[in-house]
Amino acid sequence: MKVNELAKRGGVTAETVRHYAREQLLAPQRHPDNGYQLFSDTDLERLRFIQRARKLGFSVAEIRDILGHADQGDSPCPLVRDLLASRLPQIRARIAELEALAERMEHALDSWQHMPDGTPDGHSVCRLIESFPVSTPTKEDS
Amino acid sequence: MKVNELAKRGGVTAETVRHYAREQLLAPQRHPDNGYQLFSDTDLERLRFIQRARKLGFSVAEIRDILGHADQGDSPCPLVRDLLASRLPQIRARIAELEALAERMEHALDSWQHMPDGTPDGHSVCRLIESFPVSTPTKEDS
DNA sequence: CTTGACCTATGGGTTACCCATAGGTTCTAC
DNA sequence: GTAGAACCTATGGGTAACCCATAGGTCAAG
Repeated sequence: MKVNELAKRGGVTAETVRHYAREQLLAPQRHPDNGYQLFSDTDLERLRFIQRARKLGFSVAEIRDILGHADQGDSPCPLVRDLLASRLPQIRARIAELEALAERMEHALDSWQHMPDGTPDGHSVCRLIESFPVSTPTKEDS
Repeated sequence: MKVNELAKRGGVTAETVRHYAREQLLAPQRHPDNGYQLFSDTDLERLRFIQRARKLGFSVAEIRDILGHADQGDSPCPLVRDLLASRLPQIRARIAELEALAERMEHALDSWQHMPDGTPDGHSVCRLIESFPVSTPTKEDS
């Protein structure tokens, strides 16, 4: 099957399929006459595997690695366990970061309720934003 | 002052200062002899403003806009309120996404406790990953 | 035999920087 | 006065996972 058919069957865009092929996650045959990429049912399984892995947070490069192991007959499972276990705390940290950001934003919107819009005066651009600390507040600040 | 001094006083890297200058957030004078960028105390205030705004989640492009308004004597505050108010739900959505990811990851690690590492067999790459659904599970799936 | 849908490769865009390179400048010490 | 360190410049490439535009070749149907 050609790019578009694989893409449709896998539920992704044709560009994504081409991207995976460029990134060596898929290795289609080439039609000898016209150079079209030709995918097999195995490639469809591979694509579905890639989607699952992406959903679990693996990067394209990691998936290339995982598939590479498997292609050589090695079990990629230990690698998969390790990758996932080390990625999880990073995700948790990212969530905490975004949570802190969201709270700063909410705090800002909230306290701005009672502040007027000002006109910039050469020293102040927007007191709304300037009313916030540059760095993380310490105990002394509150 | 030159790039490095502004960077140190603002607590960022020299590259970041150059980046902001390239992106028109800062408009330093140029030393007529050597072309060095020369920053004023006002630029330092501007840099501190940028940092606060970044901490509130504004993009560099948005800050350029905000500063542009202020430079023309217009109050950027309404823009600032709007941007923040519309960004917040996006951040919340992103958090929810990451939270769902973290839960998938935890669920995976958990259920993998009791699964052996397999050897790839041409149809299966890694049953660990393949034990997960491609798309969001529906009520029927559970 | 044309039209429209498909295919190809290439290169640029996204975000907020970081880094390497090559070359010019300034400062400090000897 | 000059060597070397430390600074400055501009340029271009890298990051992640694609998306999109372009130009041109291919194919199936009417």
